[in-house]
Amino acid sequence: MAHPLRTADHLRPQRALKGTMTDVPYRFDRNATAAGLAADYADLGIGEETGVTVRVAGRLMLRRDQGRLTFGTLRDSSGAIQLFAGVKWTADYDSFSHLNLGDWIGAEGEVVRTRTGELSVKVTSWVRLAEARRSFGDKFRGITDVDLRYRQRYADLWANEGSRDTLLARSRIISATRRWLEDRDFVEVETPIFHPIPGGAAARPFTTHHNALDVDLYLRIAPELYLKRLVVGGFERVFEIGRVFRNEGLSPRHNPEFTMLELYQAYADYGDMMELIESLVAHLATVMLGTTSLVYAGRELDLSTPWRRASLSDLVEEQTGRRYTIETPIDELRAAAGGYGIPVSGAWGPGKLLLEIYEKTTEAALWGPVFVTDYPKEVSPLARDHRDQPGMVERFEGIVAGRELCNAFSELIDPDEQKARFEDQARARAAGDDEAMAVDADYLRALEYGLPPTGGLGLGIDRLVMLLTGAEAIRDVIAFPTLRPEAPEAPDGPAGGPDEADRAG
RNA sequence: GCGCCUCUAGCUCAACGGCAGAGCAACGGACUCUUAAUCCGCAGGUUCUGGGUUCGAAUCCCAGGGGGCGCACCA
Repeated sequence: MAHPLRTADHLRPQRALKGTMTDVPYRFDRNATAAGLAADYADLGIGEETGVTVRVAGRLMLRRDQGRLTFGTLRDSSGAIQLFAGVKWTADYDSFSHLNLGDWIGAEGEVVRTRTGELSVKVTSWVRLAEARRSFGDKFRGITDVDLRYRQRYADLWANEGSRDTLLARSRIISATRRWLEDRDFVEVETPIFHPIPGGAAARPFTTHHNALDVDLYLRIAPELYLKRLVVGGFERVFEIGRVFRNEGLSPRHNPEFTMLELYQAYADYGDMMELIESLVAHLATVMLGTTSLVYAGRELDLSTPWRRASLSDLVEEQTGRRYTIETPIDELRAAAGGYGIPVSGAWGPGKLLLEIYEKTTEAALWGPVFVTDYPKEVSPLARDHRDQPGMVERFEGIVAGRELCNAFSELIDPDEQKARFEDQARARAAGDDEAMAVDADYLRALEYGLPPTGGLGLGIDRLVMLLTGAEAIRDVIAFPTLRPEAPEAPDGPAGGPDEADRAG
């Protein structure tokens, strides 16, 4: 954005229309949409008229003035339809032929197909529903300035059709996810966004304050601990699709607020979670793309089930040719991590070292889909001990297109063990790890009432949408991504006009 | 936080040390079947900001600001 200061002097002058169609109505009775007309009259022959009068509404995106004829392209949320106006049959023709691109209009007329074959509404009467006092950028090339696209999404959505398609796809993906889970007896719930104790993930939280209670609260970094409380309360299958907040950096793959699906299933373990999530993702790909084979970032990706399962240590060995486990002598792990350029902390145990080595050498090289299984207990304070491997837990991450798509485990249900894990985290926190978890005494109390064996899973909805829409930036799948606020001395809105007196108050 | 790149008219872009331009939009006009209509005309600028070098800076240098990408952090 070249000019943070955008004055109003480039606004179009308000244009008073001549004739009788000048009052802006409070409502408009539309009875047809662009897509509906295209479907209903697909067989209408060239030059034919239907005798059917319809009322359409939308934004005028293109205008082709021929003198005594004017063609307009009207876009509504379903698609585009041509408006066909003529001096002989259109009321206030002169004003119609001078409408600005971007104006919202409602029009009434007969459905016809022009002599050149374009399905059209032959406008007899029309009304301007709103004036566009700003233009929508280059009508052919749209808006390409990424900052402008994200800041003024309302303009981007008209200037770049792909933006709208992506957000529509997001809606369909979330809707299909809900339906799929509900069909399997999952119950959707809502849990608090204000948390007195941030928990459920390793991340720095945002802090806020409640005045009446005079307490600091945290915006949730994950809904996990509340959802498991609901399982304790008898909800055997629950899920939540909601916003979580992490006070971390921004990147093409990170937004400080993002949408997470978390679900918990009683009587299930992490193996069940693998089957569930690979089925769900394959289903969504089929719904959205008609296939489980897709191309992302120029590379083929096959989401058909079953996905590969491989242990973290095995994958590191595949990638590096060296085998590391939590049994590897710690000096050897430290040396190896240092050799990969990892700034090793003396406080790290073998589990943390192993995880760091995996993330540095292997994770980004995995294209997937693959379930990376069996993580060190040291780095997984909420996952249950592995039934066969001491020091490990039953946890997996689903890696797709080189990124973590989901994280799941057989949930830790033993309150004593959970208490010990929390205390380990608290020690790490005291030692300076500001992403370590805090002790949540109420959560321990809930576990003391009894959490049944439970499988749990968290999945990043934004990344899933990226995958299924081909978006390579998380900002493309979020309508209003987090941006640095515009300079406060640069009002650029309805109140930002040159007439300062209007703002006195 | 660090590194690299970038910022010119409302939008999309030229000019790259020598008169700041084009297309679209807007504004005025011509045109009875257009499809990014076409054509004629008019208007539009603190070249992100502030310094510096130079006879001369949009262009080169320094500092600051916005944005992008990478690293780090993370999902």
